[in-house]
Amino acid sequence: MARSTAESKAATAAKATGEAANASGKARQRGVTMTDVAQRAGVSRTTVSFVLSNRENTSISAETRIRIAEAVQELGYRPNAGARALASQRSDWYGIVTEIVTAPFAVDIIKGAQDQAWLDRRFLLIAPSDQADAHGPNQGLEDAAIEKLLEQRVEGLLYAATYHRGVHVPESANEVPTVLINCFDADGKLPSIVPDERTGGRVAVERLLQAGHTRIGVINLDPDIPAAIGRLEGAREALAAAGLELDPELVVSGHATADGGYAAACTILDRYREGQGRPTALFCLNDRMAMGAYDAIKERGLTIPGDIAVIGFDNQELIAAYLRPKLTTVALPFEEMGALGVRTLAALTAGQPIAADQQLVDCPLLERSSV
Amino acid sequence: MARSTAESKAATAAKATGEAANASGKARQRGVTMTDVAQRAGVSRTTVSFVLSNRENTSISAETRIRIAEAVQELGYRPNAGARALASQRSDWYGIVTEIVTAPFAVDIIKGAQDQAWLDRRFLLIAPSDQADAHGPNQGLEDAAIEKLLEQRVEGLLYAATYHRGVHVPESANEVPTVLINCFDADGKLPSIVPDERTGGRVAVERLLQAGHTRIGVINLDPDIPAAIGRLEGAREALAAAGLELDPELVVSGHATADGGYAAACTILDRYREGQGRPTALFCLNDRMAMGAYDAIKERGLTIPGDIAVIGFDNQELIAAYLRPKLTTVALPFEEMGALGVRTLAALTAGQPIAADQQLVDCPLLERSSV
DNA sequence: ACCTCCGACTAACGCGCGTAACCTAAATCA
DNA sequence: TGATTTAGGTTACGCGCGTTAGTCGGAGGT
Repeated sequence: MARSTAESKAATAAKATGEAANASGKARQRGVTMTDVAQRAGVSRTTVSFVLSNRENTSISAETRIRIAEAVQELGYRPNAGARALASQRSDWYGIVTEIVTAPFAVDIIKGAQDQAWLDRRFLLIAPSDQADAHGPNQGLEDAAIEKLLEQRVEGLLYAATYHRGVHVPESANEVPTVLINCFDADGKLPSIVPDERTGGRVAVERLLQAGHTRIGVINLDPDIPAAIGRLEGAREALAAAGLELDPELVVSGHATADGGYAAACTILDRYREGQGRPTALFCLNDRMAMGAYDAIKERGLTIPGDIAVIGFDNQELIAAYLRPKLTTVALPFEEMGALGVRTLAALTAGQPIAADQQLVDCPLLERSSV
Repeated sequence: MARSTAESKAATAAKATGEAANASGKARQRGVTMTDVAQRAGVSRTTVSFVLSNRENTSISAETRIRIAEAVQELGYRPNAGARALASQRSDWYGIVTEIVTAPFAVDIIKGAQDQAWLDRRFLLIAPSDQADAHGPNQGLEDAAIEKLLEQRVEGLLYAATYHRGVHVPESANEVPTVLINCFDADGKLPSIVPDERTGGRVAVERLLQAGHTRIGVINLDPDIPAAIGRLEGAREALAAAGLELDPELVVSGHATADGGYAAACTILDRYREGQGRPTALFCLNDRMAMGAYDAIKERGLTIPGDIAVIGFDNQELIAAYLRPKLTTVALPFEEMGALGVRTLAALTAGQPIAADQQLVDCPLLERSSV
C-alpha cells in the first residue's frame, strides 16, 4: 500500500473513495489507526492528533478539520485508549475495590461513582474484594485486586465497604490517591466519606416526635458499631431537644436480622400494656429489623401506624418499599457517597486540597406510610 | 547513567546495591520500568521480558532468573498492563454492559462473571447502561458505554439484563464477540444465556406435589413475559406428570409487586372456603408477590405452611431469607449465568465453537420453611 | 528588496513492552 | 580438527499515540 504523503491529493482521494465501500463493509476487521486516517485525509498523523484532541495554540484550517472528520467517519476510526494512556502518561481511570460486588447491599455506591466518573469522562475499573469473606475461595483476593488495578495504572483508588466501619487498607493503595467510602481508615491516614449517622438518627426521632409520639422504643443494633453509636446519639439529641430522655428500658439490642427485630419488638411490646408505658412508636435501627418488628406488631393484633408507628433506617428498597404498610425510613446516601468519592479523588489527583479528612453525607428521611 | 551492558558484573552489582536503599525508600515515585529491572539485574530488557512472561523455547539460566526476580522485588516493579496490551495486541479484558449497575436486582451476574474472569486471569470492565432507564439523564448512555469499552480494546462483550427478556443490542457490539446474559437477541443473531424457566416452574410444583398438595393456586406475572410463559409451562408439565391439570380459575395475574401479590392472593383465598376448593398451596411467580401473599394469608388467620404452603421464585435474598417463615423458592442462577457467559466468551474469542446458540441454566430449588 | 512574523502544517522521538532475528562462546560430533 | 549444535543470551523493530521542535510559503512592514 502506498504510504507516500507526497502522492497527489487527487490520487489519494480516488483511492480513498475506492476503499470506502470496503471500509463500510465487512472487510474492515480491526486496527484502523490514526495513521490510516491521516493518509486518507492527506495530512500527517500529527495533524490528526492535534485535531482529535482539540489541541489549543495550534492553527489548522477548517477545511482540513473537515477532511479529517470525514476520514474518521468513513474509516470508522476509534482511538486506542491504551496507546493514548501510554503516550500521555495518564489513564483517566479510577479503580474501585469493594466487596459490594459480592454483597449487593450497597451497590448504589458503584452507581453513584460510575455516574460521576462518566460525567468527568473517566472510567471506573471495578475490582472485587473479599474483605468480609474470610471463608471463601478468594483469600488474598483484595491485595491481588489492588495490584491488578495498579497494573492498569489507575490514577486513584476508591475503597468501599458494605457497612459503615473501620477498615485496614492494603499498603499498596498508598501508591496512588485513595479515598474510602462508607468506611474509614482504622489507621487514620486516608480520607474517607461516611454517612452522617447521628443526624440521621436525629431526623428519624424528630419525625416521630412531630407525629406526637413521646414514648419511643428503640430496636438497636450491635451497640459497638459506628452505625449504632451514631444513630442512637442522634436519637438522644432529638429527644433532648424536646425535653425528653431515652428510657434505657426501651432500648433493646438484637441481631441485625428480621428475626432479631421480631424478638426485640416482642420484648418491648410484651413488657407493658397499652397506655401503661408501652411505646407508641418504634425506631428500628435498620430495615430488616423493622421487617421483623412488623410481624411482632401484627401478631399482637396491633396496627401500623395506628397503634404503633415504625421508622426504619437504611432504606433497603426491597424491604422498605414492599412492606405493608410501606416503611418510612432514613436512607443511607450511597449514591451521593460514591459520587463524592469520585469528586474527592479528582481533587486529590489534581493536587487540590480536599474539604476535610472525613466528609459526612446527610441521610435523608424517606416518608412512606408507617408513621 | 551508564547504559553499557558490557560493564563488568561486579560494577553493576555495586551500583545496584547503592541504589537499593534509594529504591526501597520514598524516592521511588513511579515508573519503574522493565529497563530498570534489566539494568539492575545486569541483563537485557528482552531477557527480563522472557523471564517475566515465562516464555518457552528459551533457555535462561536459573541464576539469571533469580537475579531478575530479586531486581523485580527490590525495585517494586509492576508491569504496565496498557503497554503490554499495546505491544501484544491483546488486552485480556472483557467488557460487560448492563443496567445492573443501576438496578441491583441481578448484581450476582456481575459477581459470577467477575469470579470466572478472575480465574481466567482476565479483567472485567463494567459499563453502565440505561436500557430500562428511559427517563434518566443518561439517554444514549448505552451506545456510548459500548463505544468506550471498544476504545479500551476489550476482546469480547457481555450484555446483561436485569430480567429475562428480548433485547436489541447496539450495532457496535458486532465488532467483537458478544454474549447476552439473562436476555436474548430479539434479532436472533447473538448467542445468549438464559435461565431455564420451564424447568424451574416444574421443580417448584413438583415440590408442592411431593408435599401432598394437589390443589395449587398460581399467582402469575404479566403473562406475556418469558418468565411467566416458561414457569407456567413448567408448572403444567409437573401437574400433567401427576395426572392433574391446572385449574384456570386458580391462576391469577397481578402486578409484579408485593401489593400485586397481596391482591391476587386475596382474590384466590376469598373465592373459596376451606375444603371447598380453596387451594392448599400457592405458587407465586416471584418473591415480591409471595411477600404480599404472606400478608393476605396471615391476615385471614391462616398459617404458613400449615394451612397454606407458599413457594416463590427468584430467591431475592432480602425478601426470601427474611420473611417469616423463610420462603422456599426457586433461585435464578445469576452467578452461574455470569460465569458461563465469560466461559462462552472465552471460547468465542479463542475461535472455538460454543455449545449452543442459546444456553439454558438450571434454576435450583431452595428449601426454606414455607412448604 | 529584505526581514520578520504567522498560519498551517510535518518530522521525529519516546511511552513500556512483546518478539522475530541474530549473535557468541562452549560443548558435541563426525 | 573442523563443522555443527546448543545454552544463554542480545539487537532492533514496531504497537498507536502525544508532543516538542521544527519547516515552509506567503503576507506585512520598512
